Amino acid sequence: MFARAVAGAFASAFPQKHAEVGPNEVFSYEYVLDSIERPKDPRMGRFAFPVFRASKMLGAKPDAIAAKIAEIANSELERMNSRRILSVEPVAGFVNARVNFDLEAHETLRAVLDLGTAYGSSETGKDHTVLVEYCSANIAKPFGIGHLRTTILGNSLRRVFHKMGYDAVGINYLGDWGTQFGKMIVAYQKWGRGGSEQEESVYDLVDLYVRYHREAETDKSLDDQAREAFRKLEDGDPETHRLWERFKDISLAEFKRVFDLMGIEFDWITGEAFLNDKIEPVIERIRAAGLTTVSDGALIVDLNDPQLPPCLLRKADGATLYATRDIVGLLYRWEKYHFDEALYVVASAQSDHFKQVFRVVEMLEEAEKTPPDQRIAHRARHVDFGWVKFGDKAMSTRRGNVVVLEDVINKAVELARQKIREKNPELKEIDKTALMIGVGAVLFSQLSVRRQKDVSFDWDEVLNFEGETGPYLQYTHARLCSLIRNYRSPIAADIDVGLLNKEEEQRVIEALADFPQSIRDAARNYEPNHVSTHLIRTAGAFNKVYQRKLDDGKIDKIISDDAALSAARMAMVKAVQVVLREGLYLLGIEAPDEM
RNA sequence: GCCCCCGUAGCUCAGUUGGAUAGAGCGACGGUUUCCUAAACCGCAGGCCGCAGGUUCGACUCCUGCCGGGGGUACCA
Repeated sequence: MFARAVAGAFASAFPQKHAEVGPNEVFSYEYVLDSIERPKDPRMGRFAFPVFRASKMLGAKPDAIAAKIAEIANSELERMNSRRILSVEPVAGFVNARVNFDLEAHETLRAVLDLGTAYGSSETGKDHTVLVEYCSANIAKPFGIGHLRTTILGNSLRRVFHKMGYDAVGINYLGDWGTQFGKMIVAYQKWGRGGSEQEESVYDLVDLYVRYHREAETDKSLDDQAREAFRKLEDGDPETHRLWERFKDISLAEFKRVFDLMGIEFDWITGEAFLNDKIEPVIERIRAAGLTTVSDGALIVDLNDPQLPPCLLRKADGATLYATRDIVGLLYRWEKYHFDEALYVVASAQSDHFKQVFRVVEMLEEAEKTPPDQRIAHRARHVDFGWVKFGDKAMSTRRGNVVVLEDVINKAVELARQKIREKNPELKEIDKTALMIGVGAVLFSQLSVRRQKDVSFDWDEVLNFEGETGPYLQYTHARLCSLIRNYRSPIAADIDVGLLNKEEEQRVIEALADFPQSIRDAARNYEPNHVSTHLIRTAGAFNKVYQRKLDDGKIDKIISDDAALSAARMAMVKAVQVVLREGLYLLGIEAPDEM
């Protein structure tokens, strides 16, 4: 309506120019609507339209144009008898609109209270399938914090897409194949404790892995033996296959424990080995399409791109590679899901790898003249992220330089338990709550930073529960729940919103209204951090209301003798509680009712 | 060498289709609780947004070059 008024104002203020540029250009309703933004300082109004472009075109000063437009828009709005837009005023080259806050506030609160945790859900992705591959940890290694980011990011993205109506499929594509297993097998046969199978843990496997790499530095024959062992595994040799199964079982048990602890979910747990019998036909297809050549004994696809090395499908010894299996996997996933989008949440170190894989599929589609609606290369996307660094060096399993995720969580949970004992010793479910908080702290520490940045893993930071942290959000949520318990009356959206028109309350309502947008942003950029940031803003806005003081220095309480005021504030409290709970859910974090 | 990512307050980071005076948290300092959960809130201090050009009415944001850090660069994943 603001846009319409502004566009109308331009039309009547500058009729000649308007006629000249035509109805679809700079002065059109669509253009104006698209240009409208939100003032940085909320006191300047709810909407703002910058007039600089128009002023240039008209050859007049922005302030003069803004003043003129504002004047006409005001009378226009008066004529339209708008309830929503209260006034329009020119400010430094912008035309700003003030809106009827009560109306907006009432609509927002009603939406949150009516919809509950469905607030912010949408049907944008209806009938669309998005695959999200994440975690993809390697068998025979402990679950280190190296896999923390992919797991947490993917788990969150899966929920975000689901929230937006997509059919979101979480895939854990385990690294359960490859020459590394040749190494493991060699190490196990040389130094493993053959007998006590039951007692072996993933840590024993790691010791073997580390020892292998240490000894391989001096004993060059080891790598040859490893290649040979892997070849035997691929050929189906029973003994090596049995060892491989054992490594896999040990690892899966460990992974499952960690996933349960952290509340990580998958729709399909698979692995590279699953693709074994699907590889040959695909290689044959690529060969038949005329894309392959043999170079130094290896079967490759030349990508005709000076920026990218060729993609190896088969090594000189005949074994397949990671890229081969990812190509096969992508084709297989298409057959299985007919997805609209396939995301790979994998560290940015592998960006060339995914370029190669997607490029090969694209070339295959071109060569096979696949109909456009059947093409998938453009639907695949590498959702990359930076390193988790420890101290100043990156993690390396090979050097035995890892922080085991389970240790991190246990430490965080233990600290949470301590804090509970000290701050709220009467709490009933201490174990459960401590787990929520500890896990929340770890997850949020990863999700509050933009994907592509490297994050340094810092114990002090992960174990900090104050400031912009998961526990802060959880604490605020618990506080809201406590208010709801204390209020003891039904909460409804049917309130006098005029009682919520103080500045602090307005910030809260605005944050509530912006929640759906933060979810859209997270989906659009594959970036849960938009939700994290928004939740911090929401919780902060509420906490300011909560601790606001009256002139006499006393706290301006949410629940007071003033029934109407309390009812209005409690509607807001309930709405914030719902948004925090749902927002945390999208991040994969649980919200305790008490802590 | 070539390619990709990052560079914002002492530290960790927001600022994502270019908009008004660049914002938080941590840390430092000073306050707030006869308690609706202080894991909170308030105040104060802290900035050539890596550097230099360019595009634009307007650049932390886009383009080019350079500097610094990280990663990748065919038979690991």
